[in-house]
Amino acid sequence: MALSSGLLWVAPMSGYAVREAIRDVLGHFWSESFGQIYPALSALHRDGAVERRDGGRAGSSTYFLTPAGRARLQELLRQPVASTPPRNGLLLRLFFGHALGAKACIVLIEQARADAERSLSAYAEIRAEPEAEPHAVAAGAAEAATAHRPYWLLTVSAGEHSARATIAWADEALATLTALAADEPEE
Amino acid sequence: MALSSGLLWVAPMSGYAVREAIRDVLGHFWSESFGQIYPALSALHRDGAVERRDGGRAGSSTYFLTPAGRARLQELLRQPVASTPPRNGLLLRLFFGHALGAKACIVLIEQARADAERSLSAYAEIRAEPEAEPHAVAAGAAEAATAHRPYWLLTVSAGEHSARATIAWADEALATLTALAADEPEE
DNA sequence: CGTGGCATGTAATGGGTTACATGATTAC
DNA sequence: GTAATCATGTAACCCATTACATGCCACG
Repeated sequence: MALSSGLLWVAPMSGYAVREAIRDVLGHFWSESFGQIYPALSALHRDGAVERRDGGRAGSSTYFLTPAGRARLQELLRQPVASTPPRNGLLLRLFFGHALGAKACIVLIEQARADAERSLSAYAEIRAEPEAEPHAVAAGAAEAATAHRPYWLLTVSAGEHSARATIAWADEALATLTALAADEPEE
Repeated sequence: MALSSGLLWVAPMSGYAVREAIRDVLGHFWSESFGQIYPALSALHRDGAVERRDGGRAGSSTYFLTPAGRARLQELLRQPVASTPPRNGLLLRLFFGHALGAKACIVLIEQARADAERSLSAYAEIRAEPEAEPHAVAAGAAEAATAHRPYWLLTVSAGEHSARATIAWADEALATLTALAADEPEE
């Protein structure tokens, strides 16, 4: 649950920066809201897993992972992966395609295809910028960031495979649906 | 939210059967628990969207979609698809692969690969059985079920593409990780 | 005659999102 | 100076899962 606070392993940063990193770095496979991040950071601080020092600005803090926090994170990572129950609104609508109408299904799939295409270009951008993470990479933490990068690229690759699969499926499904749409009575 | 009750469109059935259908038919892209199904059915009944008649056994009922219910379902289907925020525990662990250790990552990916392989055989089984849904297909509803089948197969195809993508990614990732594991100090 | 599957619900609990509330700093 | 961004937190609320509670019926 507090797993995403492990971003502090990569580099010490503020809670706000954690939120940005979750959005920009983990965004394609993870998400977390303000309402979780700050309480989690507080709890971690209470338990001595993170240290809190004044940041550059007034009222801002930078959080550091303590050795205890590092150990705790490793323990959490070893925990079995909790598989989230599937809930795919697109496929559910498609399942009821006979009630929805083939034309509407085609629109939905075209949207999904376009989304996947957009994801692919986002991944391409990530691969293009070699190291230049503008924010959140402090001086001393550079080696930690480079050590993490190959693992990060593994998750990017997962996204790419998934997006390409979506595109291939969409093309196939669109072909099937145009045939179904021809059989279907006009509304 | 009450969308999965649209299964009554395919065939009238009991709440218990709805739960089984969600697990067996929609299982690869949707899930819903008891605590949702029964209250949803009650609400639908209150609003006149479903009719409730005595089932075969004592204490059991069979739910039928009324014309109003059918209209309501179509309206719900036309609603924009709510994209669930991503939360992939496997990729999160992989992202922290440097902290977890390459060996542990390999184990995780091998598990994911095996899961995808299992999904593929489940999909193959679905394609093999032509129409023979043993439960939940009453006499009169047979034509409704056949009309739905091509759309159902679209969702199966999505699952197949996704599973194959997982397998391809896993093989690639495992190759990368064995190289990383060689560089990594023994624990 | 008892175990397992069919059948229907309710209540507690929890995880997470949204909205609210506030203030400093920077860039235009 | 004023708007956008950085920054931190809290509180209400919602959706959903889990566990609980109950009972009938068929099969061995």
